[in-house]
Amino acid sequence: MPELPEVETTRRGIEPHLQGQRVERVLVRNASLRWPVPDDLDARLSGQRIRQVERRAKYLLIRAESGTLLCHLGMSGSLRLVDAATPAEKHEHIDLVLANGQALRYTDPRRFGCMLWVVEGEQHPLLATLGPEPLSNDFSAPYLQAKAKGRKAAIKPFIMDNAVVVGVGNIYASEALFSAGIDPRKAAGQVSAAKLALLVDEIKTVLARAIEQGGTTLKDFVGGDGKPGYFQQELMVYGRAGLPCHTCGHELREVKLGQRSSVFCGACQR
DNA sequence: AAATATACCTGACTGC
DNA sequence: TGCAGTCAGGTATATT
Repeated sequence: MPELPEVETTRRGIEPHLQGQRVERVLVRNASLRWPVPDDLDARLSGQRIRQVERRAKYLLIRAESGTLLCHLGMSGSLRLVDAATPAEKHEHIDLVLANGQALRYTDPRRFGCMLWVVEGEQHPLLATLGPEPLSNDFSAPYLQAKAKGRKAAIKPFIMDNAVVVGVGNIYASEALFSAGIDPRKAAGQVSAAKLALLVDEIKTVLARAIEQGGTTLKDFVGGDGKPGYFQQELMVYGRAGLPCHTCGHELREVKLGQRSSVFCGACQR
């Protein structure tokens, strides 16, 4: 599932191929994503040049001349460049056909993603309430300490809350909490200031390392499968319930927090 | 206001 | 072999 590092890797992979290119047309084979793909998308975007590709949280913002294509990969989505003549397979729902004969192809088997149009100068409601970017200076120890104050929600769902900090999904939340030695069940307001500061560092570290690996081990965004090097990094707890902790050997436990499975070490995380 | 539950969807896996 | 059932998971939204 694309987490923030995969989205950033995708951004870096596709931007060089899109920048300055003119969109010839938009081919929508299946418009039923999380929200319907606007039926006037082709009319809105065709003929325009793509200026740049940005990222906000796990959203990709493909900036064109009169507006922005707002794209989310959901859990199973991916984007890659193909020759526009390449026949589309089952879950390849959308093509941004470029004037140079290539196409940016959107694939999403589970259709949890979205592809929306935002008119230039407007802000989409989806982006309005997002918290700070985890790798920015706005996401700091003082910020998280203030935000956590008095909060009774468990720390894991708390840091997965997009209003607190964006882009921290189940995998990286689990891994960062392990690295910081924090019990994922502990109320956010009860975690010490020192541990919250450590958590901020660990979130930044785990995400930055994953992006770095994405840049090296990565995938082929042109012609290839377009799948970033998902989860190349060694996972300490995620998906390892019942197995021994890599640090102390204690058997890793699994609990549900906010409907999400959470694996942790009862000895290392307190 | 905050916490919790629900819905969306389908591939992968489990058990019969 | 095949079928039915379960689960995962990001995030908006509804409900308590």
